[in-house]
Amino acid sequence: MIGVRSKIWFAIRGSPLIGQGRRDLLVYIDRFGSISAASREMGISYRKAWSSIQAMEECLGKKLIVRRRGGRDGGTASLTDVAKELIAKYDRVAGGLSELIDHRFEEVVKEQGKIH
Amino acid sequence: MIGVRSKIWFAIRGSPLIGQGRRDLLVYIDRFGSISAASREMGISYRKAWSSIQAMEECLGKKLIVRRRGGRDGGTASLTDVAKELIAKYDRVAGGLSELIDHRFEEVVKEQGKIH
DNA sequence: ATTCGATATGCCATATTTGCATAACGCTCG
DNA sequence: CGAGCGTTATGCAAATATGGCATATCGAAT
Repeated sequence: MIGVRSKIWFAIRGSPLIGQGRRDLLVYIDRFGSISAASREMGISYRKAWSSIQAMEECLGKKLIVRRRGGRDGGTASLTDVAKELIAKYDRVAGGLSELIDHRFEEVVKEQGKIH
Repeated sequence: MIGVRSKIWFAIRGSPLIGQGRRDLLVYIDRFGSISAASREMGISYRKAWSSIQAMEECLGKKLIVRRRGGRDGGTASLTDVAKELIAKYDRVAGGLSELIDHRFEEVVKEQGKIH
């Protein structure tokens, strides 16, 4: 019934730079080649995806996405090297933490007590 | 410049039960003997403290605080055994995680790259 | 009965998030 | 060279979450 959840994110001067959701968005953009395809696949609105990218780039002060408007497909988007580095570093810090926390939680919650 | 932050909390059916802030609130209530004294010491409004307690008790379906209105001091508040158990379990799951994450972050961020 | 400081709660202002609608863009193809 | 297409880009309003102010309520001590 009771469970544990966690979040981990990078921040600059207190403002959030990237967490799991934004990290996933970048990966989806890399995979599907456009912001709109990525948002469709993730089940979020294009508006939300675009706002997230805007916030990340403004926070970091560097371009994360190369945008191209026009063309037969209407446009495309791809990741800069900075974005790829950011994903890699986030993954190395956050990787496996959720499993570690779940494991700790199971150890604690299986004990006797009034909470189950 | 860039830093890492994290949160960990218990949840029931998706709704948050307790995180660091609410855990601290319970500890302060235990220490100072009233909700209002606890909120003063924490620098939050009584309204916010009360709402947090309300949300926790409704989420868990058990009383966490014993409230007493009236008396020379106007009233008092103390923790139930359930609340004490909840604090202890939260601390054992969350304890030291922030340091672990900080350590991982330092390892990753000291490397070469475009992000500093 | 009065007093006191705490608990309890309604109400509203503000901030944040979310979704809708639409403009702007530019490559491609006829 | 103009029309068409699907994307990027953005204003705006609705919905939701957050937080503070004001005030009612309570009950033991005196």
